[in-house]
Amino acid sequence: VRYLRAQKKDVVYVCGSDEHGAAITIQAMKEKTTPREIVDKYHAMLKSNMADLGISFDIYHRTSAPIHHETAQEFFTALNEKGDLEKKETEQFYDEEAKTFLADRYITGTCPVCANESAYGDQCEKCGTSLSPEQLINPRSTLSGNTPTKKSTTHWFLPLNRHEAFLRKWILADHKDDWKTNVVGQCKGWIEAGLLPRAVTRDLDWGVQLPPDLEGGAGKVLYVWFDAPIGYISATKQWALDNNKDWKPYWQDQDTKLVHFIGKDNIVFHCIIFPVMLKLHGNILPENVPSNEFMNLEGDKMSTSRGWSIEMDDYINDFVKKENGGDMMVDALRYYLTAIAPETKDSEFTWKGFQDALNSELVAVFGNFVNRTFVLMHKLCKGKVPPLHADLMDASDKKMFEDIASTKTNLEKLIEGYKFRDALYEVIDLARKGNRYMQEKEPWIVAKQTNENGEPTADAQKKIDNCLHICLQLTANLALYINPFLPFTAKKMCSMMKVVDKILDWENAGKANLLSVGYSLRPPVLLFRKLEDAEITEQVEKLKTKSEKLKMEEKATTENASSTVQPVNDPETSAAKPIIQFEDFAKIELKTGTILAAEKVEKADKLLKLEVDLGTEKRTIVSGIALHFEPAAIVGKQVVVVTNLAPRKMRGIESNGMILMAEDASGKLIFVNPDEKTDNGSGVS
RNA sequence: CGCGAAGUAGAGCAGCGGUAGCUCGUCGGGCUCAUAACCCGAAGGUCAGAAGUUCGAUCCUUCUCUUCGCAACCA
Repeated sequence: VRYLRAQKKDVVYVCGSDEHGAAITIQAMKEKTTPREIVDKYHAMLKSNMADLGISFDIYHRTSAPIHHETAQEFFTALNEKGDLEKKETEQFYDEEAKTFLADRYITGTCPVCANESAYGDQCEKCGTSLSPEQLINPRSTLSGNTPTKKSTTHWFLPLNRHEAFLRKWILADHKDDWKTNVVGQCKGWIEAGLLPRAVTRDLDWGVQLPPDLEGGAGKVLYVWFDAPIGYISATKQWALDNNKDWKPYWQDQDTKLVHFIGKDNIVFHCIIFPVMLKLHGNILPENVPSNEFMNLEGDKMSTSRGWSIEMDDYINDFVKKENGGDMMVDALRYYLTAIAPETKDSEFTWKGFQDALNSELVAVFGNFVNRTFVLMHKLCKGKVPPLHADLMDASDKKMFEDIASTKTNLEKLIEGYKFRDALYEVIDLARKGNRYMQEKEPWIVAKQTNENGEPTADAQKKIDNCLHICLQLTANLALYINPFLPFTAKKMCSMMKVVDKILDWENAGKANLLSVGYSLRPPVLLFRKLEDAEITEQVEKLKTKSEKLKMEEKATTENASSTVQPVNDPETSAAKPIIQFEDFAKIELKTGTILAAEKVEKADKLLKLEVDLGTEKRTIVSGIALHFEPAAIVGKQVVVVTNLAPRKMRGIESNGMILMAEDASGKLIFVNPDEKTDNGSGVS
């Protein structure tokens, strides 16, 4: 965007908070507050953090804004009135107490396949079978613990199946070559699999209400995936209002280019669903969706809930707002994140990597070049831009000018091809060439050819002039080239050169006369500082402590919740089962046994085939614990086995019994076994 | 077990039919204006594994393994 702005292109950079996700209502319940308060808090924080990090959105909007609700409703109405939506009645599970329809995930019950009692309505985690809520034995709502009832409800659907031909042509033919392979590949998979109508509405109260005059629309909201992308349009509208512009051309003119920058988990929404919506509504389609892969952190996936993340706020407080920080630390982060952006595959953020990139590329190559140029210029050219003596120019001088000019076209090609990582490298490489050039010219040596006054001879001075003239013109170009990536650095360089920001306009790129001869420049300030070892070890420690602490808290709260007599309502502990009589318990035969052998079951992620010694007999038991234990590690373990459970075939192997396991809040499984070793086959009661 | 992407030197990545390359890091030497750049040299790779196509494969085909994402109304 900064590159386009430097080219004086008419560009609007829009982003916003999606505030209607299901996670928000759940978070609100947890924090015992309203969804409104949650979104207000996070929106304000995100907005200011991104501004601090130099992300120059023209508007950072939010989907809870009235203008968005109007826009989304209008969008829905337009499609509905044209007959582009289908209205269908379906039966869904309903929780009478919580007065809400239940998503499959919010229903648990006994798995019909493996008898696991806490299978979800969409899948049994234990045996991996895909389920529908109807198949569950004894379904329960995780919200109230009650048995859900069936209730019919009407919803509007977006019939994606009607648009298969369009998507096939638009993506698989027209954009086969200019979109990234992972994007086209994923879309292809979706289209080949057959597209289905997708529900557009939900029975909830948090979200964009359906248009008030719509029959049957009461108590329903637009499904988030439908309303959220429309947020791009409403954000544009708001921006237009604020700036006295017309929003329409940006979404309707055929020569407008719409580009979505997203992560790989969002491809289907931005390449299939939203484009269908846009087409139906008469809007332009995205020109490209350069989706990135994922960035991991210090060897593990990022996860806010697990505390394995670096929050913008923390980075800002720990580095930017420190005395030795400031904008330079913003650019340092921007540099590293661009340099390791997961453009073609997943990448990894490490603090050590950050330190290396900053210290040996930004400081040592880029910052150092600018600094030595300025220092020498002040030392050998009296602080003024020296003249260029054309008659003395040699091949390497000319080559330097050529490199400055060719960087421009290289950058254009790379940036316009969304190869930001390579583009940034190109800029650093130009600085590297500058270092090499200066080394070759060694003006500090040339300056030693002095006359009787101890000053450099006229000839020597001319050589020095040429070298530093070129280095200074290069510095000006570096400011221009680095500007799209590191805007604060570019600004600082402008101030050192005593030039206005206008010099950063792209039309100036590659020019050899950005600084005029005789112009006096300021003394240098360091563009970046090095990151010390102590700082990064501190951050790594901080990360570890944070995730440990969260783990402990999680544990503590669930332990609390289960020790206090918690009736229902808490989805985590809703497993409160009805009271049973002793006779019921006596039906279960439990015995101790020792695992003799364990092996993975073919073609099943979660199953282990176990050979268990029960004293009088040996049995084969198939258990869904493969994700938690290595087969070799559990051989010899003593366990408690339900021995009179009806045999069941799993993946073709008959299982005769069930191993007892405890499961903690995080889903970790722990063996239940006797405190001391006992004889195999001992009864348990 | 369905679909998509990826697996190349210690790290991060390029290459995608013809002697395996870049940046950083490591080791040795030179030079010094500078936040130690630059130059010279070295170590380090059965290009995930197996089979096939080919005169020749990191690159094409098939299979296997590993990782990530999607799918199961989480968007």
